[in-house]
Amino acid sequence: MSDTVRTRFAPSPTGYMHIGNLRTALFAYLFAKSKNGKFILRIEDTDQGRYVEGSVDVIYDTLRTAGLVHDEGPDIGGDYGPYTQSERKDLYRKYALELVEKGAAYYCFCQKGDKESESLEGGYDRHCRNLPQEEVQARLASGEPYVIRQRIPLEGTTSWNDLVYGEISVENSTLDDQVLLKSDGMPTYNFANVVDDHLMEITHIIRGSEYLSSNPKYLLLYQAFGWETPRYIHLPIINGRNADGSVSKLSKRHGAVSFQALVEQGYLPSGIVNYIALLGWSPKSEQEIFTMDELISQFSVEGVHKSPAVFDYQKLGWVNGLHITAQDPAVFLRDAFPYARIEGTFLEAKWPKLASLLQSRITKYSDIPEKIAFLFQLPEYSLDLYTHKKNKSTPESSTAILHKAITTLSALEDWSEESLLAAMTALAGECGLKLGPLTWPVRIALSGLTATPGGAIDILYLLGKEESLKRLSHGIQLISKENLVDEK
RNA sequence: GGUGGAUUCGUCUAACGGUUAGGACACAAGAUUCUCAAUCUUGCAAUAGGGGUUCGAUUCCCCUAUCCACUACCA
Repeated sequence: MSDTVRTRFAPSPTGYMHIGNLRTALFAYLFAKSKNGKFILRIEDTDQGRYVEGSVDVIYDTLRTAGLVHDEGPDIGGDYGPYTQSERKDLYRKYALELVEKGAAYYCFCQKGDKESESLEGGYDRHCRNLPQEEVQARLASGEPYVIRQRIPLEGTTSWNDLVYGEISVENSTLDDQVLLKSDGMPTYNFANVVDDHLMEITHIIRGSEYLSSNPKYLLLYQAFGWETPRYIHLPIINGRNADGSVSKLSKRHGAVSFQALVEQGYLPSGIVNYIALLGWSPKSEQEIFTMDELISQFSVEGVHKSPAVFDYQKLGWVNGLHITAQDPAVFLRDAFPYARIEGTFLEAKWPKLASLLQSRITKYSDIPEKIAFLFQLPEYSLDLYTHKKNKSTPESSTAILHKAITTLSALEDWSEESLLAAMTALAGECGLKLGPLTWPVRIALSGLTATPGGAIDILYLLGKEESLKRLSHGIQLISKENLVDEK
């Protein structure tokens, strides 16, 4: 076996890329790269029934977008190909037969689900384990369908030292005589995995902790073949939070759990990768925001946890928000634009300004429409908004300010940001006010919201002269109308 | 049921026998800002329970509880 660290990611083409899978891929990638090793992609498509058209492309797309570049794989080749299991079919048969010869596996003619004399505990009853040689030959010759099962030793224990979970040992007597080769001639995952990992000289098996229980069976296979066993790194699973507050394995009901769904919502691949790296691993420092290169240089198995983590959209949002803020403004301008849905509207020309206001205020691109909706249509709002203690604002004081603002702004020729700021600052001076108290009612009248991306000056600019004046007048009308009602 | 695993603030986590149990998200308060966001400051909040071992346990051992995984001719 070579000294180079070799890890693999071995997904099945069964649809979208689950976040849990991506995390496994990420850790396998980080481990390999942190050791200057190779990261291999292998497609495990031994189950014809579950194959989903196009999902291999989803895998390629996801890895590429996430920045997990594989060194060997079906699309780029390598010295250990083919990298798609269905293309290796004959190989598995050969190795299965080798095990039969060695007495570590046997033919089984029981039908699927045939459990007549089975023990109550479930699992296979080993009905065919000791069939006479002649009977086996005869039934094979007659063309009877069969599978090949692993002959698990009845006694002894199997143990290994997991790099994350430590020493684990299991009584062989609790293990099942699992199927290695299915009646359709395809290997089971359990078998193909072992054979391929050996042939591809994988040095470190990195996968989810759901495989912890079956690992002894894999170890027994390595032993039966006389192969050197790889090191094992099992990863804790990722849970999701249910509506009722309980926790269960991350699934669709927890929201978007596929990488592409998150990307479609406008989470940045770098943000997603950053966040999921923190699920089940922690760095030695207290750093939380990472680039891929930083993850590679700081990753180490000692930081991998045993206990499961809950996927938290809130923290993902925080991490992603920082990634968005850190983006090159030009990139943000380009990538966030489609999400804003302002093409062909009056705002399109003002997108650079709008984008600069939004970049530090959103958690994901899809937050944008909601944040700018008020620019298209003034929401109905309560007059209470004009009351603001700190700015000493009341509906009455607001009316006066709005009138002055209208007068000033109507006369303004140059509707640029600089000009608007100058005009409003001057007006504030005339009124003996600071800018804040002056702009509060203006902003309310313009937006109908307590919180907006950008201040009154920004909104005036974005809205344009005509619409701005309209909204300011509307504000005055609202206040006076309300006061009339009060007087009745 | 059997087997394996896990258990520190609500959440992500630090601590590898000795700390006032630290950081982050969220939440709250304050500073700042033309509002909000960003930023800074502060606050709130945890070792599942019970036994041991030890001068001393979050940390080591045992029991209990709870949760999870596996127990397919799925991967």
